[in-house]
Amino acid sequence: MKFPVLRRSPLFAGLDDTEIEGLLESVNYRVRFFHAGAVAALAGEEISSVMIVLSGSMKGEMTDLAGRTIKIEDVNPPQALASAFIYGAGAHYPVNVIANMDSELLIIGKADYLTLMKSDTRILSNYLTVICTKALFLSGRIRFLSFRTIRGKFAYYLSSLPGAISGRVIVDRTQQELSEFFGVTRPSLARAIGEMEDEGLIAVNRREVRLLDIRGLSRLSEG
Amino acid sequence: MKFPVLRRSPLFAGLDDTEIEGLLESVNYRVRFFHAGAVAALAGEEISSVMIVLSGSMKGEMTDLAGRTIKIEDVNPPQALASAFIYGAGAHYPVNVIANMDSELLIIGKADYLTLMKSDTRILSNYLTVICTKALFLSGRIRFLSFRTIRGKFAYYLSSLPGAISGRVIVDRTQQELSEFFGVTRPSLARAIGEMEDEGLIAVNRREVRLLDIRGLSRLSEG
DNA sequence: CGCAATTTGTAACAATTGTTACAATCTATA
DNA sequence: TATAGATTGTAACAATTGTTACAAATTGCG
Repeated sequence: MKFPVLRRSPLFAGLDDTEIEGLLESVNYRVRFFHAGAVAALAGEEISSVMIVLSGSMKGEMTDLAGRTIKIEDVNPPQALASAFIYGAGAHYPVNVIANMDSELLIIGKADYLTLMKSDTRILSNYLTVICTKALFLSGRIRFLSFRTIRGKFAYYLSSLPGAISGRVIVDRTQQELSEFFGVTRPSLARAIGEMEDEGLIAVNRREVRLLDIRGLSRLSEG
Repeated sequence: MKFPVLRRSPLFAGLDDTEIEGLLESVNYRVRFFHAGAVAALAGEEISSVMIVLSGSMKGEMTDLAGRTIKIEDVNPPQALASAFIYGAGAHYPVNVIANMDSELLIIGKADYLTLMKSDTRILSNYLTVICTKALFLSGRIRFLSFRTIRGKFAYYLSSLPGAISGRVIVDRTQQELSEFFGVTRPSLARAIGEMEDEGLIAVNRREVRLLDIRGLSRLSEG
């Protein structure tokens, strides 16, 4: 097997080495090596292929008008680059793609990848799962970012946890993680939680939260 | 042609009536009628099919713990319901789906729709385009919602407009629209713009904005 | 042109959040 | 069971945004 890492890729889930190899043989693909710091794609450039990180590590990076660079995210093996954008209307890379270290990318043209999806239902299904799951994630994040107040975000978060109907939930993240998820600072979140407790909306005991005033909570998460 | 509205559907773009009809014949599908107010799907229910609005109008609606309903969005012909979520991992409807008025839905099982995608590249390509474009849209919105300050959002927005490099851009939305896009109130946006002008970062003349201090603007959109 | 509707500018005050710093509490593990 | 590290609680002050209300400017249209 040339690329054992592909077995662990969500795009090739459920396929064994032989099948992966066989499928790859049926299309054009190439492997490109990028030295640390090398640019694999520029922001605005058309996305013409599926690129899967085989080894090393890549990053997405933006350049603003003043030339400052801002790192957006890392992409590590066996993830694909910009997977949810590839087939978008006039798809262009939203960021510069740069190698964090010496890295290898498996590159399959968009049309060739379409062929793969048509020839193997699992490949198709895997790709659909990847992008739909991504869309679900993005959509959920927007919901939280759209609430105006921290109390609104937290109230909605609580109501979305399993057990909310019974009035008793277990928060499954640290305040630090929650605050990052909400896009606010950690002390502000702690204060908001404290105030909600003072007002009798909830009762907090570390990770366990009892929902005392359902109507009050629902008023907070209005929009 | 049974469903002429499908020609205008993004999922069937590029296919003529005969082709659409032929493809539909090859799979199981059904048409269901919903009276105004009828529930087509409940939040949390598994998504088992692609549902395309043929006539009437549907809406997505949430119910919170206190039983209050919040309308999320309308879906009109020839759009599909929850199209970007259908094939997600353990896909469930994120909202209740309810008929705004008497409506007809074309319903194709997930597996059947997979068959359609495999049998016609255009169907596959159309669906990929729809969900990738949706992911792009969501991703772009998150970028704006993630900036902490209004000035940051506006600075980034300006830098993303065509002509930003030349230092002169035309804002293509009203302040009202922009403020909704940013998730802030209109007067707050106006104030932020006014302050940025006072500080010499930009010069505003109605829709035309000159970028005077690129470095200052880029500092604002740090994130 | 003239009028109505839309869009934008502005102000004062309230509410919310960020920032910074430090203390208290919990948790894993040596 | 100590002890370091992580997590949470809290406070004071600055900065930002929301709210509300009204005026000015612009635009579309008869």
